[in-house]
Amino acid sequence: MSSRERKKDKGIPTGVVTRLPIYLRYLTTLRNKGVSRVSSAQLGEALNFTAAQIRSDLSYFGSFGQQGYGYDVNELLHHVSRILGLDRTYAMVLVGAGNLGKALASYENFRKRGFEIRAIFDIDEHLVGNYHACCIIQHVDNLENYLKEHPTDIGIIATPGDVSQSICDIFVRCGVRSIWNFSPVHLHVPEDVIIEHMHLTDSLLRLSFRLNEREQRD
Amino acid sequence: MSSRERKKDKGIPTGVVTRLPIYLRYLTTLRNKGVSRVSSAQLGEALNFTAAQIRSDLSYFGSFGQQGYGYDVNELLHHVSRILGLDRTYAMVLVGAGNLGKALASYENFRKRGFEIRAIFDIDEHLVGNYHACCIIQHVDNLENYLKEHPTDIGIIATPGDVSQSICDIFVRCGVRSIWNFSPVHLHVPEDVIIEHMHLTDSLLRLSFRLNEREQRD
DNA sequence: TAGATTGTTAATCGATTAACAATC
DNA sequence: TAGATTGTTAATCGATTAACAATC
Repeated sequence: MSSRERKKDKGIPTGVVTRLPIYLRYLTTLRNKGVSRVSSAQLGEALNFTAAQIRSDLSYFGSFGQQGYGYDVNELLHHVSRILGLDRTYAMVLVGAGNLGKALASYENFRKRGFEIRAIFDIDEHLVGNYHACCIIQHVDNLENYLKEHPTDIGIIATPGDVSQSICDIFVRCGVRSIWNFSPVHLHVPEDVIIEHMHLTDSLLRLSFRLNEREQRD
Repeated sequence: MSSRERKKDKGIPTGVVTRLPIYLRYLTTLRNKGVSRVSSAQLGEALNFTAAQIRSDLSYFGSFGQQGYGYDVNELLHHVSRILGLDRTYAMVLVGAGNLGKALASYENFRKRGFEIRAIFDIDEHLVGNYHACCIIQHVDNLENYLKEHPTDIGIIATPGDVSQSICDIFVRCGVRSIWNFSPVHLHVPEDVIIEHMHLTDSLLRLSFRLNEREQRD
């Protein structure tokens, strides 16, 4: 059993998973600039990580570099893309067609990467029936029936907080294995369901904490 | 020098800052339910942390509990609010009035907490002059002049990635000490400027990573 | 070949947890 | 008082970094 396999068995640490998309983004800009080669030292310099950390992160997944040379940008980009699951498409369903939901539905970058919003639901009769981005907005009462007929990878919740848990429960009951939550609520899901929270307020509070922390020190 | 002071000198660890807003949210729901008392064990149970971690986190800021009793919900809520900087208001300026920018501007919860969007800027002539939420959308050419006259705590960037660094530079040059970035770009700021990234794509990629990781194991 | 840089091991650092004296 | 639970210390765990043999 290799050291990589042993590492992998314990699951990939959160820190590593957090950094992978950062590597992906920077490698993409390098490729777009026409840079073909990069070392862990250069990556670290640009992203404010140590070179050792970058090599250690990548070593969870394989050996993508070459001694004395570094990494081929295109090749590493390809590997990181694959590791992040960008070699397939994802069926997504959005619930909540308010400002935020609409923003998400119209964001072209998701679709380009293979994340396809296939249906949008809302409870507001004024919105139901309207086209937005890809699809006609349906009444949320149809959500359960829709999910039974259309296998869905990711459920997006962009509703007010008071209904988000009940929407989440519908997703889980209908076999959706991952939830992307934008509502300002801590949602409860079974252990085998993956959940990613985009808590805008939490982010803003971290900002205001650091702002005041600094001012107190000055 | 107390142990708390020694801890504080090194700056509050990221993990602690990440958990404070989570405590705040849960304490708020407890208060709204009329619960007046809570122990670290109960908090941990509800939020999936150990009781020791919660006590340790809080101890960075003071002693808010009572042996044999636990914490008074209202009192602790008050302390955590203050720690996070919710006892003052913040002047914010938003650049980018696309779907996402509009969503942010219309989100009432920010204003309620004291985070006030005072001005909105965009480059699109069709948007300039329109009212949205609080204010008339101004042309981004006026941003620098506006900032010179109106002290601003937080700059919000909800522009496409190709212009976000230049907007960020304007904010920094005009003395804005913290940036809330929604553009899909890693922005560079001086060391004394605080930046919080809301990278939607990164979050989605973490989700798809975990989704595939699990499927490979099954 | 000589220089550069990888992947990995061992050392270090920091964060989490268990344990417990203090005390309400 | 007896029971409960804090704040903190010491022990553990895990993540980061420094160092280096391997090798392109």
